[in-house]
Amino acid sequence: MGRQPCCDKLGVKKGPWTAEEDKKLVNFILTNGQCCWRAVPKLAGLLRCGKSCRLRWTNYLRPDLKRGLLTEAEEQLVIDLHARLGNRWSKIAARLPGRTDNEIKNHWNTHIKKKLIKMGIDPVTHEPLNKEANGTQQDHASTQEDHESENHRECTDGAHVTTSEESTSSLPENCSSVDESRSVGTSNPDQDASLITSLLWDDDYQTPLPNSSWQTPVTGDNYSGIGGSPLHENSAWLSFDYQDFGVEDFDFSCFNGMDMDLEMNMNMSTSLEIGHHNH
DNA sequence: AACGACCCCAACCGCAAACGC
DNA sequence: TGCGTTTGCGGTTGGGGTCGT
Repeated sequence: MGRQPCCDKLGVKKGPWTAEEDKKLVNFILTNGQCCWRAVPKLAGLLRCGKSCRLRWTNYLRPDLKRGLLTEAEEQLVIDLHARLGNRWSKIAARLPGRTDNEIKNHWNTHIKKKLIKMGIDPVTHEPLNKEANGTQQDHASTQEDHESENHRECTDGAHVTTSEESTSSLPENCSSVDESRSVGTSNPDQDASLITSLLWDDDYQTPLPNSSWQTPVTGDNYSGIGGSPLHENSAWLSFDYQDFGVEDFDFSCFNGMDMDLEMNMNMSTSLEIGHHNH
């Protein structure tokens, strides 16, 4: 028998989300939490399929999302993880708090891939594109690609060793949390870097997934551990929704520790519609 | 100013795994 | 255990924006 479509094609809206749809979805999830996605559109009054709602929420509306380009350190982490995991974007994203698999996948395809090719590295295998060309290309990279090659030293086993600059000043949040939770940190930057790299592959250590925090009401502690204070930097847009909906429309009680952040955002009252600037 | 080429990213599609009965 | 349903994942696409001519 044929596969059932994820949603009835008739009467289901597709394409870019409107501000109104976003409001409905955010309002619904903040009030009810994430439940059966298939039922969400009906309950939230949306003419979308559940799949579309889930995607919109996880990739765009989740308040804990970071925005903007990946930092150098994040980019390098993605490269490292990709070398180990391949195109398992969700696994990679799980180790970059506040980033989505879609975002990382897009960034990989539009930026990192090209960068690696320019550096003479095969983005699929992470091996030199070819031995001969590699020598000249790497020279080329070192002069042409700013100082990227200096910041992206590769180990013989393919694992990356960050420079001391990276490891001290621009490590992704999950790395710093590793340092804190495991008391990792030496006076030797290279040692730090290799420790971090090894910890990344310690299955016992799992970066708390932003998404998991949203499955259930979160605590302030939870959020303090996710990329610093994501709401401050990246979710100011929620304030516009909040204002537009009216205070009574939202039930923020589930956020507990996030109240402060939200309050601050509300006070900003700048009607930021960052989420729709692109539309 | 107009046009085309290119870039970027949000969103869609289809498949497979996970889940529940 | 088998089957239907739901969810998650990765590849791909379409359209808006930007840049170069």
